[in-house]
Amino acid sequence: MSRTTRQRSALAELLARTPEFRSAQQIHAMLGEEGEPVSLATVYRNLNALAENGEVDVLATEGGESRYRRCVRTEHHHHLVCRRCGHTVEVAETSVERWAAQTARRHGFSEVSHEIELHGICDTCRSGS
Amino acid sequence: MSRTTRQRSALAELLARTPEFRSAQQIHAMLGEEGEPVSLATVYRNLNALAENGEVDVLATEGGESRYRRCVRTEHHHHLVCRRCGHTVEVAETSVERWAAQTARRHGFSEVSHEIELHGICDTCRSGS
DNA sequence: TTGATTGCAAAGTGTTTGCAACTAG
DNA sequence: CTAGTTGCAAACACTTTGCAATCAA
Repeated sequence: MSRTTRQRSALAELLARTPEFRSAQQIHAMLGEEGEPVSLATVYRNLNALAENGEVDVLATEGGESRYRRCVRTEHHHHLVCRRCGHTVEVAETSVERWAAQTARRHGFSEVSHEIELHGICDTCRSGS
Repeated sequence: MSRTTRQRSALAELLARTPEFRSAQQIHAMLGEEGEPVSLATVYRNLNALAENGEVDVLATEGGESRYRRCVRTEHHHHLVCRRCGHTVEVAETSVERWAAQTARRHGFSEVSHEIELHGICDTCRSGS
């Protein structure tokens, strides 16, 4: 019921080494550049399947676009992104996780997940320009 | 530079008495049913203007659809959203703000802003199904 | 062989935009 | 009067789907 195709392997391989969220379109482009062309429709079909299976996380963006990332079950972390150059630092914090869980419980919510993104201007950009 | 039109008043009035997030399409339909027809384009244009002005909150949903609601709190706050029904609670927390600022500084970032969204299943939905 | 999977192009979303007509101030 | 607004329809961006060709098992 589930076959191993070139397209699927290429997608899985790309996701495996991409820690950040990427849109389906970005993934489609990246695969093409790497000489592993996969049609956009197939990218969508497989990402949706993976998402349903809980193997990738999906994030809705303001632009009405979905972004996908392999599910990192082990260590949860967040991103600190430079507005200007895109430089990204991964930060892990347990106090926030605890706050999120508590807040949710206090309001009667269960199965809580949270997305946090910090944006700023990094050191280099501030001195540089 | 900003005029008071029938359409704008109708929209403002509707938002004023609607506490939950609604999509632009829903708002468009509601206005029509109330005998205050406003074109979809105008609904979008005005909602975007209000959002830019900080008078309504915008929320991106999984379906790639934006939902709007009049801004209740004036202070900075975050959202706790039910994945299933969209029921939303606004939460304010200072500890997180502090954490964000500290973390950013520690990594040499300045002018930091942060976006946080909590997602879960609300009480009603859990008991319901 | 044969049913799952793919690519293509067409169709579907939700949202934005160009433009002529309209209207509040 | 006249610049801000509106409605319409066309344009957009992202995503899904029908279908015939392809390919893993």
